Amino acid sequence: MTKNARYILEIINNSTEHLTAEQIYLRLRERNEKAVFATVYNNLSTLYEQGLIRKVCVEGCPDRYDKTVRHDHLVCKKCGKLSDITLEDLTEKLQKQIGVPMISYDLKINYICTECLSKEHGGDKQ
Amino acid sequence: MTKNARYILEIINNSTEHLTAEQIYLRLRERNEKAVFATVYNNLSTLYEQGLIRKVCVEGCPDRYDKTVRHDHLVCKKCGKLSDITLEDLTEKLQKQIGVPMISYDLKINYICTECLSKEHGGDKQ
DNA sequence: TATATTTTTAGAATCATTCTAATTTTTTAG
DNA sequence: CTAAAAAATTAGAATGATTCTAAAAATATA
Repeated sequence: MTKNARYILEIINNSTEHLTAEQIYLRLRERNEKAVFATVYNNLSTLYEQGLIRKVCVEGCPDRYDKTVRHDHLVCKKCGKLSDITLEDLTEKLQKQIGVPMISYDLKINYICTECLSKEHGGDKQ
Repeated sequence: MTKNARYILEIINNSTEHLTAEQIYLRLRERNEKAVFATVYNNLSTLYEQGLIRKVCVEGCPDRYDKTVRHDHLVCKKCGKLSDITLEDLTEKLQKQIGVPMISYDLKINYICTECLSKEHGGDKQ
């Protein structure tokens, strides 16, 4: 693994957010690495193929990169805000239900975040 | 609901596939509708906001549109192939685990489809 | 040290999607 | 029915994330 790959992996693993390629690029630069966008994308692709990072796509937003430690996501339907939530691990239950061997699963819960809820306070007759 | 919106909704609801905007556009044209791309996108956005259709994003592929009848998805990690699978409805269980009211959930199971499996027959020392 | 392999770079290219402003269609009000 | 307002559609430009290309640099191998 190259230095860039390692740094990028560290940035993702040490972040509590869900970083976009651009954010990762910026953080890499903060570390005085003079990497370029294509390098970030190259390394993200490689890391992803190796199964070392996850990719989360929320519509309307650029792809976000995430650690692989098992957890699920809450997605605000209004603003796209993404939060982590760790629910019961369904791997075994799901594996029993589907025939073929599964690699992993992604569970996204759609909801309206508190900010968006308060914004529409009464607006939608509710 | 306009004629275009109705047709687009029909196309999605009558399809067993997961159509992209382009495929929908092509099918709309088969019906002798002379609609244009922007119209398809406009209507898809509206239908989506109204909760009449689902949107499925598989990385590397353009967004796909899907009926709202409850079901889950199998996603091949190799080729991106998307198939429907109807697993146990987790709504209640999940709702109990998360605090806030949830709207819906999306569950994607990652696996390797049979075609991709047979292609790599032994290639990956397995 | 020379050679091959991998990574990085800069910038162009791609492609899905959105935006803009004009035009057409549909709806509403008189 | 007719005029005015509202909504939908159009064509095409614009955007923006991501990928590609080909050259340069770095790293590994012989």
